Amino acid sequence: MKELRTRFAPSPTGYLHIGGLRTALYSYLYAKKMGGKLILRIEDTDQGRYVEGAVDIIYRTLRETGIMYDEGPDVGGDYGPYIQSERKNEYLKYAKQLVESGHAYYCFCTEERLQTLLDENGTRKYDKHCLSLSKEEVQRRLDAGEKYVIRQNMPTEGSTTYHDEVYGDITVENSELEDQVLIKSDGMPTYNFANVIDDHLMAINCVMRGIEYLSSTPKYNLLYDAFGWEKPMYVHMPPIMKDAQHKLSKRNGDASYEDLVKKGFLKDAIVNYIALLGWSPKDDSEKMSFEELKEKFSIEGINKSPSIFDPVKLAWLNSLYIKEMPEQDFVEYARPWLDNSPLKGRFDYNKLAKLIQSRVETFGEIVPKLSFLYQYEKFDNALYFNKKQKTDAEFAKQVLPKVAEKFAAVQQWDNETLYNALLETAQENGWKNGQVLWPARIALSGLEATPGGASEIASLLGKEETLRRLAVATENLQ
RNA sequence: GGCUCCUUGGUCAAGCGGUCAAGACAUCGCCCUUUCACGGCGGUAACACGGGUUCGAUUCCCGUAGGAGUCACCA
Repeated sequence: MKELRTRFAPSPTGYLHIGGLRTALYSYLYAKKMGGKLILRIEDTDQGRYVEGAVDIIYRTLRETGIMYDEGPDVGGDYGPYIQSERKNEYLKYAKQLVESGHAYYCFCTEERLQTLLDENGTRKYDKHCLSLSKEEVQRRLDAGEKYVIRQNMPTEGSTTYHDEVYGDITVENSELEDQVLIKSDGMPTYNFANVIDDHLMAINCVMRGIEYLSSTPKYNLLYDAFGWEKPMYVHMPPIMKDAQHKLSKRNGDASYEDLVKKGFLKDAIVNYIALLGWSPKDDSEKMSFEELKEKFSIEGINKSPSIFDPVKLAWLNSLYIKEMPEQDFVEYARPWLDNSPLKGRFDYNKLAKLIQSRVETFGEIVPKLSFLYQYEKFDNALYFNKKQKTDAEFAKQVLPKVAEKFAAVQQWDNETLYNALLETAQENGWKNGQVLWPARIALSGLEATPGGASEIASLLGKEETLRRLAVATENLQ
């Protein structure tokens, strides 16, 4: 059995979108599963679309997510160069070889003439107009320096069938295939052509890519046949959708990998979630480490139908990863968000972490959830009402001064002491615990729901601020 | 529009001729509890439709409908 060689071949258009990342992930997982190699190749044959820095984003994202390719522009390998624009001199000679064998031909048709071929749907199929040009005629026009492209000469009859590992046998009538351009008038190969040449030259025997190539694969195979090359196995993957009708795409403002990271999603959670979109393991696991993914991945588990990206489930998975982080890691990871807020320098991050770690699904939620610590605004006294705890504003009027009194006497300002102080307050006055705890928490936060209870909030706020808030709250009750 | 592909709860997704049609997210309820969250327990909720084939179809075949992809000197 030959070593499996698969590749990830993105074009540097500015970012790595979620779909692309998943393709890379599956390619990597499958390659590793099979003991094979993953090759990274940059497809930049369209200089018009080249975006500065895009290649670095690709390298960085792949590295960050653990998708370590074995060969590529920045890691080297025996089949380089791995950037298509650096291979541009290769392609023309292969195209000429095809012209020689009759599988391709020169075409001098102008844009205007091509326009006349358009049908009522705005689509067209090239009419092989230049195929009939004599060899001499072609040479004459070439010598005259006329602009030309080289087109693939498709068979007009019969059909082409190939096997896809996830979709099964796909058959296309050859008459449906257009004589696609192989070499553009600027001398550069089209993606379609470069792709085949490079895959062969790099000994790629497994092609994994998005479903958008499913119906054009016969064209590639015809090229392999024309050269007499061995065809790779194909694995096409369903798209990741934003909703039932729209694909997830950066152009529509949908989140890219980097955006998700900025919102406070952990890379492990993102990778884990993306792996689950369009694939599922035999044993139904959901939360899986990268190692487990490598172990469990299989082509059979790939789904045929599109799947919708669900940020809610991603958030849930993310929360699982957050909860299992050691507290110190959580603090370090959260630091940038904390440092960027009014919380900076005013609170002990470790204490905040204790409060918030289990209550947050993404790091982006931390600051908003804690904003009450630096923001205390007048609130509706109706909040004091709680049926179960049997409290309301009237009742709070009695409770708050007692709490303030008790707190004022507290020497050791920590959660435990404060909590006991609250319980004592209840006891001494013949109240139920909840009748003290609820109003105290409301008075200190002004919020119906908070991370942590009254004593925890008080301990964070500090004695001065706690007493101040209690006073203000009491005042507002009059 | 032609061609190719897809169609199980709101979402992800098992299933590959005989199941009371898994599981997860979300949602709802209960328990735990100093609110919230976590955690535990439980509920609601699906085979797009119509024909076949078969003793028996979610599973196979054919239509219909809906959706996606593709039809570039873009990748």
